Amino acid sequence: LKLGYTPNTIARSLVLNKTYTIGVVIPEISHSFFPEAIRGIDEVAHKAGYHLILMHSAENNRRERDAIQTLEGKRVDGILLSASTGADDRTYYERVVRIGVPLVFFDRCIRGVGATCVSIDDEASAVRITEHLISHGYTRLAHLSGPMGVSIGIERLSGFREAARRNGITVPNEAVIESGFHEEGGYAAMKKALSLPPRVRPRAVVAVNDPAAFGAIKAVQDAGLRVPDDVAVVGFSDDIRAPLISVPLTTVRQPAYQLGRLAAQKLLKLIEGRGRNPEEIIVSTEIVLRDSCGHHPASD
Amino acid sequence: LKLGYTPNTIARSLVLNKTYTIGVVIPEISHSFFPEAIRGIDEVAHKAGYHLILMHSAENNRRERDAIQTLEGKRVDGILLSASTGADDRTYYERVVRIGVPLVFFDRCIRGVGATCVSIDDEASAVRITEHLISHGYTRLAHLSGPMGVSIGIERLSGFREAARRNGITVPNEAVIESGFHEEGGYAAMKKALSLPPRVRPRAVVAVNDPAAFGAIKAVQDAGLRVPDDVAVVGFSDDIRAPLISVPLTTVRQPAYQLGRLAAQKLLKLIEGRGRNPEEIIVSTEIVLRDSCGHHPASD
DNA sequence: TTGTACGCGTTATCAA
DNA sequence: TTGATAACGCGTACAA
Repeated sequence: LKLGYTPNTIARSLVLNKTYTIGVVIPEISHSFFPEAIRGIDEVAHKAGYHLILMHSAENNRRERDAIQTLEGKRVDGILLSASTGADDRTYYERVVRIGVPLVFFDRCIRGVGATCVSIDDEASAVRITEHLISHGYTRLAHLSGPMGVSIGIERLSGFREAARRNGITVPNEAVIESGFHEEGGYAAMKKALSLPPRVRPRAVVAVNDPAAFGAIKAVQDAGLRVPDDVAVVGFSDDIRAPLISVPLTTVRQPAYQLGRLAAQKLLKLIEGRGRNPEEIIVSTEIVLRDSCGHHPASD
Repeated sequence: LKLGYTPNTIARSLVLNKTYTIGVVIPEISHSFFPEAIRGIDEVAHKAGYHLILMHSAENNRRERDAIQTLEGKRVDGILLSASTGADDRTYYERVVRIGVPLVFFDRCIRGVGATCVSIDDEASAVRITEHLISHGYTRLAHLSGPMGVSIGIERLSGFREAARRNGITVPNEAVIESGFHEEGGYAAMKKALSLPPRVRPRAVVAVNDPAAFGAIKAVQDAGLRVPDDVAVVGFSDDIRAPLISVPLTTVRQPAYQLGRLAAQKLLKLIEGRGRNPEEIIVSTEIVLRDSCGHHPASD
């Protein structure tokens, strides 16, 4: 079969009812987390002879639904999905698992639809980084939160609250501000936080992710204040830019590549029939201490 | 057709001989250029009803060849490809165009195989940024080059040489050092440059891309020298990190998103039969002046 | 071993 | 208009 002729995989797929293709749906492509995750996914998929079809939902619910539809039509062997914001309607996720197409969420999960979820322990990580702030004497805390329709939005907020509760700190409602996942949202949310009355104006802020934290830092600086002296800021992801910005960012390192690998491995297991049941796969994180939280690693 | 049943696209593709799928082959996924380019590609592909299958060649020639083979087998309607390093064997590119599968290169092109190429004007851009250095009085120049098997490697070197020639500057052979496209390579190459005898030791360095420039800056600093006071460094890409590193990097901005859009638009034209002939599509660049070249934008 | 007919799920064609 | 049927290119099962 060396001759100038390439066998038609799609005819093959039709008869075998197998495409050796997995669909990957992501809400974002430029945030460095996702390229890294894709690299991990591709790594294990490629070794197992599978290929990736990439769908970019662009944080758009409708596009996400269409993407799933398209992937079903293309008869992918399985789907890897990181949920876009505002996923109010879960029926189409449920339909995917009902139809029997293996589905695993990564990073941004939808619970209760019977699919596996591969993520960090968002709540526990949020507790840890918040307690780190508290242990450094901060008591006026705020959270720049993600959308409440997405697992990481809910769970990071919940961890933040839990840490406060455990340490007897009350968090006023105005101190939880939805910022979304981007720099602009972080900037706007921080501005709002800074305009709070002095009694509740935060001295330390936990942002839902690094881009939001970048925006928050900028807002602090634009207000003529300093990070961390006036306001401490921490994030989530360990974005590629986190160590490089004017005030290097303390953050929770999220092992994107590893997350991608694990998600793909679990999906392949499902596809190949071993391990039928959904799981919760948690990968551990570490806090990366830099300057933005008022703790100087060098002084340790 | 609202009922619980998804039409089988692949059977459809088989009879129509059309998949509404385009293959995207990239050598790298983490370098911020490619995610941005993919975003541009997806933007126009999505609007036209096409989907992306993503192949990561990981700078590996064999994987790139396999990727093309796979895409042919999957009967994609067209291929978008950015060549991996060391593409010594062009026969498989030629076969793609001979078979009649629309092929367009983006960023890293292979010339002379009859395919369209969408890229920046690498040579002219290299001339401009090199002349910028020269106009600031630098005469001992070096180039950290990309691999010579890849268009951007060849052309950026060629532009560097041309700028020197035009200005009556001789570039010794030892001052052109292959660094490859990564930070580590840039670091090693710069170390080599610094160990050159004083007469030829460079005062200004043009790196083939930003990651290589990052490595070079680190090497300069690790040698106890300063950028730009002792050695000026410039890059190519305007990587997301370029403005953030310790010495903000002067670089050639490469409009990745726009490049992706144009490549996808041309490919769709080829697929849909309008515009049969290969083209050279050049998108213009601009030099982004920052601190690493000894020119302080604020002082303009 | 080598070969031939059928089926996979769709669209297209042609007859009714 | 509607409905039956061939064809897309490959696996497979069965026959020779």
